Amino acid sequence: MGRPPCCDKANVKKGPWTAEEDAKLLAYTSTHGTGNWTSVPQRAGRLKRCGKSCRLRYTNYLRPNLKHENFTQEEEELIVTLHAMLGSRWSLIANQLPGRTDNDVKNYWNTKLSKKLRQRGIDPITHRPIADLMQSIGTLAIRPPPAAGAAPPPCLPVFHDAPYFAALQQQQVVTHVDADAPASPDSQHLQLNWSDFLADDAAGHGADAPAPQAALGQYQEGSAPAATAVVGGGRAFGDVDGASAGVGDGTDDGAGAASAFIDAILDCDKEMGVDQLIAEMLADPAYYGGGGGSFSSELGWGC
DNA sequence: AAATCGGGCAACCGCGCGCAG
DNA sequence: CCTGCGCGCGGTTGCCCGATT
Repeated sequence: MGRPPCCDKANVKKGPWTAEEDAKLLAYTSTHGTGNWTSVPQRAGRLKRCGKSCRLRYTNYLRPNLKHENFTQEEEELIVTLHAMLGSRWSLIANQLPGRTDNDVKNYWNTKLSKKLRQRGIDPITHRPIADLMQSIGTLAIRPPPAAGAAPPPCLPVFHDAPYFAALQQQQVVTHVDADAPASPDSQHLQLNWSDFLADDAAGHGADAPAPQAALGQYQEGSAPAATAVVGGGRAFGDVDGASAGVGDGTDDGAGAASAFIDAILDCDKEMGVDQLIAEMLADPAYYGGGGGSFSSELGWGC
């Protein structure tokens, strides 16, 4: 029944790779390619490594055309922008950064960019000013308790609560941070409204931020199921609790908007490829600033 | 000069999905 | 149809090294 085990787990080496192991793996992949990783350890000179470990080592370190130098200012901006759009989908973000791996991007975000955002008073998970976030949570906290005999509150009352999404719609998502600006939530960051991702609002907001609605709205209209209770609905906000339950009963506009946003992204993956979509969005100067470096000059990123 | 601390990064872990057997 | 592996992915851990005391 099924396939045989991929490797003898009791006889595989763990820990840092040696130069000799790297050389064996590189020699093999350069002549045979990277298909069927389970057979690579044996074929590449009896490496005592699991095929999975070989794949990781190759994709994160040995693969040709990888960049090993520091991230550039443009790359930083792109990561922040894409994280605001996609959340922690590192592989998709890395696809937009030639020569960078998802592990590179993830590490850079966790060690540098998230801290930089926090220092500027911006929540790196929601990309919203922290002050606004606290205000929203505070507003929700003073809601009256449920009536006696009423159903117990949902397990995730804050980030998956319909009023929270409704409040969130009124808030703004910060996709860029000015490295030297004072840490003020009112600073002049480029911002997106969650309502920008509502299909119903697409026409009305076209002049403000045309690219995201134009790209995502078509999927909502054409294929995204309406207001489904998507597991990972919180992903749009960075998967806050990691236990992503549904976003409610699906009847709330705010929850539906968040779900539709995620659905739109997933449908993009399936129907046209997310790379193409992101490329279109980023190519629009009104959204990302194109290659003109407008954000760098206007916002003083990293200056 | 030695000890401690903290940041950065490579690698591992565990999960979900698709598919081979 | 069922089982379990291959693969890809995101989250987490642990080690190394430079900075600080």
